[in-house]
Order: sequence, then structure tokens, then C-alpha cells
Amino acid sequence: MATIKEVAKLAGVSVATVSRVLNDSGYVGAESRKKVEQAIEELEFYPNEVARSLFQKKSKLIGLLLPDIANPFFPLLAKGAEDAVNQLGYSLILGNVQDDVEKEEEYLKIFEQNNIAGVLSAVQGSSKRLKNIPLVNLDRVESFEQYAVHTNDYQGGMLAAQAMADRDPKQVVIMVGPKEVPGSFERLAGSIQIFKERDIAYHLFQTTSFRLEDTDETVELFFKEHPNADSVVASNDVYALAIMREAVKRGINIPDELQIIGYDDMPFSRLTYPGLSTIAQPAYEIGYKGAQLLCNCIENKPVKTKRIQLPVELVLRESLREKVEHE
Amino acid sequence: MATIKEVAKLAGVSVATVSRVLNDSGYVGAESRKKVEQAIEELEFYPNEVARSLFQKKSKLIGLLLPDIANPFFPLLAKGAEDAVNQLGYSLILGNVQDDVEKEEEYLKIFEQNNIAGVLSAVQGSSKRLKNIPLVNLDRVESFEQYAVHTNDYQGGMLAAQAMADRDPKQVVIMVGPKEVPGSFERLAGSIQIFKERDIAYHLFQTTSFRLEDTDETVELFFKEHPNADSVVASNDVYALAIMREAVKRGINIPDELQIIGYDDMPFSRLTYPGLSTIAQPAYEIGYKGAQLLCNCIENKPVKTKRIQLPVELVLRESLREKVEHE
DNA sequence: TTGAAAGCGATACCAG
DNA sequence: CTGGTATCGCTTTCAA
Repeated sequence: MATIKEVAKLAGVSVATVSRVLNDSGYVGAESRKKVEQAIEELEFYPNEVARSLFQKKSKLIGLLLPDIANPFFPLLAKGAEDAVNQLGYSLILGNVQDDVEKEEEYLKIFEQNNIAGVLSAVQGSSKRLKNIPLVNLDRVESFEQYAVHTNDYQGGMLAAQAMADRDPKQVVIMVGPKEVPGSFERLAGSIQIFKERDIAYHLFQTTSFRLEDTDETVELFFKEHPNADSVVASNDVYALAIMREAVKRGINIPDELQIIGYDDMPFSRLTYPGLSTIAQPAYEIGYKGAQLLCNCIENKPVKTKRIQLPVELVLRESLREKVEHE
Repeated sequence: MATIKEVAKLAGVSVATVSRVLNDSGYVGAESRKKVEQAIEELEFYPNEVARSLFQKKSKLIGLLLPDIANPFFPLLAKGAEDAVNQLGYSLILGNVQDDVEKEEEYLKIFEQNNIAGVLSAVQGSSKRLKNIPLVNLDRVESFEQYAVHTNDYQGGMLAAQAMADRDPKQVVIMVGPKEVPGSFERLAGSIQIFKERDIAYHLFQTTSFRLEDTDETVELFFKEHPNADSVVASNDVYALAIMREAVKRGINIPDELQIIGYDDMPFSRLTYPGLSTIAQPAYEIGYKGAQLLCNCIENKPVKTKRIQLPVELVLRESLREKVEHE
């Protein structure tokens, strides 16, 4: 890899001049510019970002903190972030935290050691360590966080409950997401409001994780506790699918005997039959907009909205019964 | 963030000494060491990796090139890579290539600009640009590539066909993966060998991508071309699930009227009912072992096996009929 | 309009 | 054992 020195030599100018054309900053004569450009071409030179980063105390790298990349919600978010970041000249360092606070700390440290320009975080509490590094929180957002892209969980909870309430539910069970996950509570509150309004009774079923590995156990427990459930508002698509599978296996007809609605709209939720009705979260867009927001912060561009809220949307597939019109 | 200079000052020694205790290289007196350690603690100092990288011309970053992170096979692979890499003191820069050659080139350049220590690549042809940077190919491996972790596609193709052949197939259709994807051919060859041996007729159905977005179209085409298929050897789980969904939707009983086997064993393949029988590829392990191999290359440690082949495994779920014992 | 030179934060050689 | 110093590749004053 050629260096700026070699370019300077070949072009017969100083490194300062080369640097100037590279960043087109300051004055540089037409003559010199041309010679430098030729030299750059000839040597296939491209600047070393490490040296730049050392000087600037700021790299072109952005840290991406994910709770669990195996959870299919996050790859999509990552893809969105990646697309945006790339268009803006940055790259992502991946931090897969596995819901482990120590790993998070570790990553934040690594990020700092690498002069990271900013952090995109879909895990809670990253704001503690970071001092002067821009941070945008994604998806799981606490109310005190300054920059964030998230969805309206309350509305999501309402939408799910509404869809259910419209379909003549007998025995409603609401699955409640882990307490640590911001948004779980909001969703629940939204759902409860609807059921209260409609005067529909419901049971709660608390889940303690969103991890794929824990589904079997959770589903078993679910059917033990609620053998007569006929309408389930699930905390996410993974659990919804898992419950559907178990139901079909037991010969319970979906949606006639058991109707269910998920949350997230993962790519797979439409690959089953009956297809899973669900509340679609724009995972890709969360990542994309979050990355844009972060880059604006990094570059001190004016930011209109510090907290972006994206809409969620009801997606109807076959796991819900026909809507019953009440007079 | 404190620097080595400040540590040196506080400890009353030179930066050289601080550097020595940091890397414990060379001699350093007990007295000095202690003072330095105290200073480090007091200032909460940790070395700037960028400066290190500039000097060493080699960072602690590893590039990970993925064809499409939204394809659920790859997050698992990434997770494996991430786990291994992290244990060994490295971090990952994510490169999501979207099956686009230009983006790949672009990433390879960015990697170089960042003094990347090595590259893990699940896309084809990365070896061209890289000069002196260690490269380990993952999963989609060409025969000429030096370092690689992959599975035995031929065996996989055989296993799938065998499972099918054992189950009294009437109208067999083999879905053939994209020609550009190394392994597609091998799998096909493996399957064909079995069907030939058993004297079972089969049809071929060519697919042109592995992308999630293209399933609907492909499935439609599939049913148009092969309305009477009763046994499908699918090129991956996504297509298998998509075909299953369409079949169930059409009232075709799985597995009695249509049996099907997938390839990959994605996390979701067990969340449907009937569950998808499939050939399990150890995605996590491919990433994990690949990362270990790469780190060994990077650190010039002796490498026993340059090309690691991991076994695939038949996973039986409900999408295949009962095995028929022939006398 | 240009170049010389001083850093950015760490490492490693060489002399003492 | 320890410290001074050149160096990594680039950016940015400051003078000329």
C-alpha cells in the first residue's frame, strides 16, 4: 500500500500538498493538483484510515451493539444500519452482547480504544460509560435517552389487543415481555387499556427472555398454565410461532380453537401456514434512520428530531379469526 | 482518555517503561512495575488501539464479509465468528455484501485502510484483492481457496436424497441452488448419485438465488412446473418452508401427499408444524472454527488443517413420511 | 500557493 | 533495568 509520502515524491510536491488535495482543504494550484492526482492514480493510493484516525482522534467506525444477533429481529436492523452508514462513508464494528452487561462494558471499551465515531445501541444502559461519544439508542429505548429511534409500543399493544378484541375472544392470555426490556410495559399497558374498554377478561403470562433457546420451556409452561386459552397476544413472533406449532401438534385448530397474534413481523412469520398475524416493526428502518441520525450527530449537522418514533402496523394473516362486526 | 505519557509522568518513569509493562516485554524492575500499575489503575488507562495499529501496521480488527445478513444462516455464522474472535482479543468489522461484487471490493478496500488483521469471508472471490492479509473462506468455498471452513456438500446432497429415497417417493423434484454458489453442484451430484443407485426418477428445478425476497415468485413457478411433485429435495430451508406453506394453503397434506426436506436447519425450521426435516449445517461452528483458524494464521501459529470440513447431519421432523423398510 | 515541521499515542531499538 | 528517540501515515499550523 502506497503512502502519502510516495505520492508526494512521485508528484514532486510535499506531503502537505498531497494532503490538501486529498481533503480538498486550503489552496492548491491547478498544476500541483493535477500532478498529485496522476500520482495517486498511478500508485493506486488510498489513505490509511488508521493514521487519519490517530490524528483526528476520531475514526470512520461506528459501533453497533446488539442484544442477540441470532434473534431475527436484529439482523434486519443491522442491515438497515449498515446500508445507511455505508452510504455516509462509515463502517460498523459489531458488538453482540448476548444480554450480558459485562460484554457490553467490554465492547464499549473496545470501541473507545478504536476511536469510534459513534455508537448505535439496541441494548439498554450503554449511555453510562460513553462520555463524549455520540450515541443513538435503537428499538429498546428508555425514556431518558437523548437520541433514539423507536416505535410506539403503547400503540403496538393497543393494535394487537384491538385486533384480538374484534375477533370474539373467549379466553384471552397476554404474554408479557421481560421486565428489563423497555417497551414490554408499554405494550402491556396498551393492550390492557383496550381489553378494559371492551370489558374483556384476560390473563397474563410473564416471559423472562426473548431468546430463541428458551422457547421450548416457555411454551410448555404456557400450555400448562393456560390449557384453555383461545386467544393469545404474544410478546413476539418467535413465541407466537412456537405456541402455534405446539397447538397444531396437539391438534388444536388455528385460528378456530386458538387464535394468536405476534409482534415484530419477522421475515419468517409469513412462511408458515397459517401465516402469523402480527404487529410489524420496521426493523430495517429503525437501523437505517438510527444510523442517519447518528451520522448527523457525529458531523455536528443540525438534527431536527432527536427521538424518532416510527409507526407500527397490524399485519393480518391466517392466525386470527374473521373479524366480528358488532352492531 | 488517559495516554501512556500521563501514566509515565504519574509513575515517574519513561513511556518506554510503561510500554514494557503494558506488553510485558523486556525487563522492568519490580519497583517500576508497581508504580506503573498503580498509575494505570489510578488513571483508568487503557491503550489506544489506533496508535498501536499504526505502528504495527496491523490492527485487532477482523473483517467479516457476508453475502446477506438477512438470510438467517449468516447471523448464526456471525455469532460463532464473533464469539471466537472476541475470546482471542479481536473485533469484527461487518461487511454485508448483498451479493454485489462492487460492494465487496469496496469493503476489502475499507478493510485494508483500517489495517485489518485478517478477513473471514462467506462470499466468493475475496481472495483476488487481498495481498498479504490472511483470509479464511467460510461455507461457500471454492476448491482453490487455501484456508477454509466448509461442509461436505456432496454428503449433504446424499443424505437428503437418501432420506427421501427411503420414504417411497413417487414424483421427485430436486431444487438446484444458484450456479454461482459453490456447493450447489456438489449437493446435486450427491443427490443424483443416490437416486441413480436406487433407480428413482427425478426432475430438476433450478433456482437463481437464495434471497428471501425471491421466494414467492419461485414457489409459484415451482408449483406451475411441478404440480404433481410428491417429494421435494429443497435447496435450502427458506424455499422448503415457502413450498410447505403454499402446499398447506392448497390443502395438500404434508407429508402424506407432499413430503419435503430442506437444507441448513435454520433456527425457524423447527418452529413450524409440521416441522421441517432438513440437513443441518453447523453455521455457528463454521463461524467459530473459521475465526479460530484465522487468528492462528494471523498470529503465525502452526495450523494443522488449512481446510476444515465439518459434518452435516440429517434432522428428521414431520415433513417426511415414515421410513419404508425394503426387504 | 507551497513546504517544513510538529504532533496524534503507542512501540522498539539502542545506548547507558 | 531504564530512558531517549525514531517511527508508523496523515493532518494542520506557521512561515515563507
